[in-house]
Formats: sequence, C-alpha cells, structure tokens
Amino acid sequence: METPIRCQFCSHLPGSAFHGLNNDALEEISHMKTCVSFRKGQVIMHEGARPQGVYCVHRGKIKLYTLGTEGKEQIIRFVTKGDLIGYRSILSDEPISASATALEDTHACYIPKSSFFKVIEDNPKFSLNLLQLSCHELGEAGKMITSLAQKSVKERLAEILLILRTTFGEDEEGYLDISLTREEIANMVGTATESVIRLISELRKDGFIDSKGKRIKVNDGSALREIASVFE
Amino acid sequence: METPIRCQFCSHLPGSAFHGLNNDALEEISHMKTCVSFRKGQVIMHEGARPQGVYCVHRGKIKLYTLGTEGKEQIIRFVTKGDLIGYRSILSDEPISASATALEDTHACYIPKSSFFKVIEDNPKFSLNLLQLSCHELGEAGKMITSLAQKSVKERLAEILLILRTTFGEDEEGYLDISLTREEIANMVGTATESVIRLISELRKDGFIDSKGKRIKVNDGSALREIASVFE
DNA sequence: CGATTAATTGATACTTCTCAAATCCTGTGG
DNA sequence: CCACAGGATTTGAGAAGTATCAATTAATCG
Repeated sequence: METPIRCQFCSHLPGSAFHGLNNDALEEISHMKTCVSFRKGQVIMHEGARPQGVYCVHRGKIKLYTLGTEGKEQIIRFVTKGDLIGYRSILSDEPISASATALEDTHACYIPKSSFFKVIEDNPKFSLNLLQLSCHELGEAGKMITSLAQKSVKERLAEILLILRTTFGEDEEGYLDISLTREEIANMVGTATESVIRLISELRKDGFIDSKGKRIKVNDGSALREIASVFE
Repeated sequence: METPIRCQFCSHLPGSAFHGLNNDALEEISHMKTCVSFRKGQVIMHEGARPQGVYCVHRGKIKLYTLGTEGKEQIIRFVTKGDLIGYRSILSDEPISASATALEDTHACYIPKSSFFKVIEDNPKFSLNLLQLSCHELGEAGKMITSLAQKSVKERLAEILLILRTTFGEDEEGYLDISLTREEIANMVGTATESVIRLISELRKDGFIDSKGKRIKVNDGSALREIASVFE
C-alpha cells in the first residue's frame, strides 16, 4: 500500500470516467481510495466473485477473460491506465463476469463499493460518464460478436493486431507496446495457439508484420485493415 | 400514431428501465412521448444512423443485428415488450451499432432525445436503472463472445434455443413463442443456414425438440443444457 | 546450465461451409 | 377456391478451414 496520488493531479484523469468532476468530488474520492499493486500474472478479480469495490488502473496492463467449458480463456478485452475494473459487476449487481489478471506489474486505486455508489449519487456527471462508458463498450462487444461469428481466423487476427496497436501503442522501434504469448493472442482471436502461430508467420512472410519472439511490429497497417475487412 | 397509454399504467413498467420512478416523472414522460407502430419486417433503426430518440417497446418482437462484411446479418439480441431501443447510441454519442427490424407487428413509445436526457437529469433513479441495464447487457455480450469463440455450432444452437425459450416463452402447446426463419436462427448462432437445418433435424431425431415448420418446441431442456454445456 | 515453458512445424482428422438440386410452403391473383 | 411464383427448407456431395496430436526446437528463469 502506497500513498495514492490525489485524483485531481492524476495524469489519467482526462481520459477516465472521473473526468469533468469538480474539485471537491475528486478530493473526496482521493480520501476514500487506497492504492494497491499487483505483480505480473497475479489475479486481480475472479470470475464468479462478488467484488467489494472497483479498481482504477494507474499503471500496468490487464487482461479480462472468461473461462470456457474446457477451462480455456477467452479474452474479452484489455484494460490499461485510466480504465476501471469491476464496475460492471457492481452496477448490475451480478457476480463478476470476467476474471482480471495483470499482464505486467500494475498499480491501481481501489474504491470501495459504498464510496463508489456515493460518488455516483453525489455526481450526476459521473453517473453519465459511466453510462457513456458502458454503452460504448456495449458497442465494442457487438463488433466483437459479429467479428467472431462471421470472420475467418486470419481476418480476426489482423483485426486484433490493429486493436492492440490502438490500445497499447508502439515503442521507439515500432513494436507493439504489449507482450502477449501466442496462446493469449489465440485466446483473444478465439482459435488454437498453433493457428495463430501459422498465421503470424504467414503475415511475416508477406511483410505485413515483423516479429521477434513475443515482440510484434505492424509494418503495413492498411494491408492488415484490408485483410481484416475493416472499413473505418 | 395512436393515443399512448400513460406510463404509470403500462403493464410493462415493473420490468422496464422506468421502474421505480415517481408518479410525477412518469406523468411527465407520458406527455413527452408519442406512440408509433411498425409492420412486420419494417426497419426501426438503421446501423450507422444517428437516432433522434429512443423507443420503448410496448408490443411485438424485434431483432437487433449488425451487418458483416458480406452483408450477412449477425443478430446480437432480441428486444421485446418493456425493452428500450436506441439508448446505447444516444448515451455513448455514437452512431447506431445495430439495426433493428420488427419480427412481427410492433407498437412502441417514442421518446425524443432531449426528453430522454431530461428524464435522466431529473431522475437519478432512472440513470441508475440504465446503468444497471447496460452493465447487465455487457455481461451477456461477454457470455456470447465466449460462446462464439469456444463452442461448436451444435452447442451454440442448443444454447440459443434455451435463450429463445427464456426470452419469448412458450405458447399453450409448448412451442416457442417466436417465429424465426432458419436463416435468422443461423444468423444468431453464427453459422450457415444449412448447418442449422441439419442440427435442428438431428435434435428432433434425438427427441430433444419438436419442430413443425417454423414452430419449435423444446421437449428436453436439460438435454439441451447438457449439449450446450451450460451449468447454471 | 539444467529444467520448464513457449514456440514452431508437420501430418491428420474433423467440423463446418459452399454449391447444387429438389421439395415444400405461403401468399396472391385469377 | 385453386394454381402458381417466389421464397424457404431440406438433402447430398465435395471443398475449405481449423483443430488436434505429436515431435522438435527455442527461449526463459532460477
């Protein structure tokens, strides 16, 4: 447990669900929250559990996933700095629908359930932000559903490489700023690990991407867009 | 355009997003809304458009779907009495992510965007209801993602027959109270029409379901649950 | 530097899709 | 009320796409 930065001064405030709240509200939240850390690989929330609060990620990367029948992970989405975890479950009053595991060492602010609801009640703006957020994600989920139902594995892989680039950005050398195993990529695409491996090496041969071990670089985004049939 | 029932007296109020609002609020909404009808097959909202208001369905059944690359429908979910359409787009301030088409003649109440926001501002309870609703649907979408990514077509079909039963119920003879073409079922399952046909006849041979034309009856729900690997 | 875990490759089996043809329905106009 | 046109459903056969299994090589971590 470390001393938390006060929310007013958090660099992720503008893009977060707390943007637009007045100073008093932010000051109050700052007092209600605590700061927690997770090591790479650590489970932050467990599918089926009842969360007692929400996390606002300050640093690090997290995967959200459900477990399928055979215990296979299906990655639903990724969470990074400024994003909330656990709010879905608390707001719908349902058990957690997706487990969260840290992909790298992570710092987050923890806001207990009761405080979270207090912020909602006291700040219509926050409530609206959350509505906007959940509705946006609902749209994203819909896209993912259509993609899984109608696209081939190759199309989906190309799509997800592009999503990874927008979500995590690139480092100085142009590689995606996220380290995933082939299995994790497969669990996002919804296919077998071996299929991902074959297709990645195919994309590499075609020159659309580069890859050194886990590091992947998108060379030709428009080629990937074409493969993924993304027209946006 | 017909005379709308006032919301206070609407039989769908308890299960809708407007439940728990006080009488004054409901009275106000009643004055802001208008009543509209759609014929079977009519498109209510078009993917990509900017909706100017939301519909609260009073009677009828509606499919929400996105169009995939080849123009193929992917049905995301169904909407029935008491449900809202269009709120996701308005709240996230994004174009409509899924088209809506009436599966049978439909009556709905239309609430213009500005009125909708006014209700939200004036009634924290409504805002919370919407949050709960969208978060619940987010969980459902996650389940659908996992199912599409990991289950076989047969498992998904069994799952969807069960979903249809919970969503639409059964008529006096035990048949699902919804009429869908094989193609529409396929568009929900995320497979080819012919595959659905083959699997439906397989389930019929096994005695788990009956079907006469479009009418489908679930004989053995627990067998379907077993096939679908649903453990709830 | 072992010992594990991850990544890769090949061969094979299986599921699901696609195309084509036949049959069945359903609503419509005579 | 009947015949018919057009769509929906069904069935079969073959092709394609993916998964699975096994064996090998590479990478990673104490």
